[in-house]
Amino acid sequence: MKVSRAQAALSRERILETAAKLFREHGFDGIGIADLMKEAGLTHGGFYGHFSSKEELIADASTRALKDTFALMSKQAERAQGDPLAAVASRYLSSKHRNDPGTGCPLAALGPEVARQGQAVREIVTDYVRSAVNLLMTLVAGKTRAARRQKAISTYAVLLGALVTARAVDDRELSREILEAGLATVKG
Amino acid sequence: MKVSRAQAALSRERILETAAKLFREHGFDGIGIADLMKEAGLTHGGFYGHFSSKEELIADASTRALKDTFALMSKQAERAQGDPLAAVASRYLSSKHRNDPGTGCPLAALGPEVARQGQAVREIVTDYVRSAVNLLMTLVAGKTRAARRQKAISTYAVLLGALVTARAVDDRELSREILEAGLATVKG
DNA sequence: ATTAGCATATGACGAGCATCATGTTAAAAG
DNA sequence: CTTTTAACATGATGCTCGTCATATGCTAAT
Repeated sequence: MKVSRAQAALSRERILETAAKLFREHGFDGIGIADLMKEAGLTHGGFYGHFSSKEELIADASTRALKDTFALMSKQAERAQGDPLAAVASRYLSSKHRNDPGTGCPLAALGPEVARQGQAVREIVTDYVRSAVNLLMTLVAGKTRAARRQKAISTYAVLLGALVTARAVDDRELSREILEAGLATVKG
Repeated sequence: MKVSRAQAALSRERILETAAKLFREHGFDGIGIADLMKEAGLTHGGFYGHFSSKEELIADASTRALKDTFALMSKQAERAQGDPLAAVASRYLSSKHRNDPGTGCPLAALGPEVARQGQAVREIVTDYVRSAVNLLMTLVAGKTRAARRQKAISTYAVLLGALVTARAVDDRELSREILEAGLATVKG
């Protein structure tokens, strides 16, 4: 059955959002088109009316997830009262973020898998990393531009590394300690 | 055909080493039993004489990879002339390590995927993280034990985060810059 | 009101997956 | 020397995967 143009656009949107969530939760290889479409409320056959391949979906869903994450970080920095870096970092290293990879930072959920993807996805991620570093440059202290840039990069690395480790570890207390240590270091 | 006990033990060893490499290169889901066994010089059917399931292989291969990585880090710290922390970090954040995930840090190659694995794998990884933190505690500066522990954790986070990001990014220059910034932060 | 177009559903395709049953053969045990 | 055992090969199992051909029936344009 055909649906209205508006409905079709909504379907595409729902597929994208579902994919952005499920890829982060299960990995690119961990979720199939059929399950994904079912979760979006459609049947698997309809997928190829919206995307030409899974690879294309991966690229589009990654773009979506990365943009959302960056927008959220920007908003948190803007609206922060007090230290904006501390505000961003304490959200990033919160137990909420750790427990909910599906709506969180795509690099923390998919980083190593991105490195195995095609050029399209990696370029999108590269742009995101650049943006994130530029954002962090406006938040960190440092006399020279070069000093701030280096600090921005290492700040991002601490955030990412601490979150990935906190998620991998099986011990609640150790996980909490990792998040806390990362946060303390960033706040410096 | 049957082979000698020694040969069989060698076969198991070869399967383990091949798996430890291929999992890090392609992810747990990215490589199948058949391809793995072919790479190890055997046929897929023989696999279940050595391991009861792929999950068991994942656990054993992860143990192997983590132990090897930790042993290498320890040795580098011991044999370093000058600052042992700098020695370990510059190996970890080298372009060689970045370009060769198959023999490098398992957490950097598989971190988010570990978080989705069963208890067995996650416990093994937890032990490794503890060991790595303990090792780094002996290398970092800090007055109190607590201060050194926090520094050890955040140092590990910087190393991991920088390596993951450097691998994900599609731009040689940016990738190099990320490794360098991480290294400068750890040394500094 | 009629028709053309297209967003979906249904179902099938071949490929690849983990797993297992069976056969073969040589090492180990007696 | 005979028998047992077990490592590996071969091939098949049932399942899931990405992809696509076709059918359906509503929407949008005429």
